[in-house]
Amino acid sequence: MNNIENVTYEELLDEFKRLLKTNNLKFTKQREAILKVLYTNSDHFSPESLHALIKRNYPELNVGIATIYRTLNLLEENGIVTSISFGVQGKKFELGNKPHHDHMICIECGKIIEFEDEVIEKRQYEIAKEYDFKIKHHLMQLFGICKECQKKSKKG
Amino acid sequence: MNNIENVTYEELLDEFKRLLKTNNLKFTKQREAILKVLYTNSDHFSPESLHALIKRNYPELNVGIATIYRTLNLLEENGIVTSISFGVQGKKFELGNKPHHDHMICIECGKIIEFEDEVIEKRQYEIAKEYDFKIKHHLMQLFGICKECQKKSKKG
DNA sequence: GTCAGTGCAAAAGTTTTGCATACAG
DNA sequence: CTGTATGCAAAACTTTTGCACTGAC
Repeated sequence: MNNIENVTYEELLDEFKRLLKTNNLKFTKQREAILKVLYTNSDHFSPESLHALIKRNYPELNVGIATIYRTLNLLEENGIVTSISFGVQGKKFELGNKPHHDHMICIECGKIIEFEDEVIEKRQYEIAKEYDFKIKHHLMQLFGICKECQKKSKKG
Repeated sequence: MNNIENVTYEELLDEFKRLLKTNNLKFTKQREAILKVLYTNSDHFSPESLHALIKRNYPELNVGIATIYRTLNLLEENGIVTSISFGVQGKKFELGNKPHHDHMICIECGKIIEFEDEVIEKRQYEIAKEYDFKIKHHLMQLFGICKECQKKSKKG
């Protein structure tokens, strides 16, 4: 797996700068702010919520929503963030600095639980092989009710 | 599994009518046309493409895009169709009258291959159990290159 | 100094809503 | 008849684009 797992912020930043240099792109305060927020809040962001958080943390930069979209697309194209569509919640982005993982999504409280499982990963490759299909990446989401919400509905 | 698998159109129609009656809703030509097209074209539709097909097959009904959206939402809420977000291709709907299955999506030609696998299904329940998470449904998509596109790129 | 990046506002694309009319029950 | 459904157009959202200006290199 050639993903950038468990990197420090400095390593991530270096990788980003390298990427920018390679493509003759520029390292700007806005791009740095976006990367930093993505790194420090290891979370799943909609462009909207990321924009709000950036405006709160870096009001002096006055970052526009267009820059958020442009930067997220840039980061996604280069594999630094990944995007997933969480049903009704719409498209969300997260930093790709974790080992590959999948998600359980609570349909009551919206909580997202990450997990990984080798049995499934392996089986996916076996299935793909049967179809002569060459897997590049995959997406698995389990929708249901989380532990806490199950308790709640028992009590309520 | 309580899904409506391998039903005939008549059975599906009956279920739909029952659902409408239960909720004091009306059985209209537009709704019937949408159900019929979804049934006969066992495919993955965007609201847009479904609308186009309906206009072609039932020009006299002159169905509006709003009706497509309203009906798809109605059908989805009641579990008759399911929607999946296929990355860049956006949200798509398909009839839920098949046994549960997952998708391989070719990132070159966009082809969608359906498959099902008991090993994975079973393992999903085991994982969920570890987290005390109660699965309601799930989504698995493998992105990659299909057989035909692999051949093409070898030749080209 | 040059050229990519930015904010802004407009545009494009997608989904929902309000309303007068049509029509199923 | 009554009240839901519909088509249409407008509105609401989401995402992209054009442009003049800014700022990284």
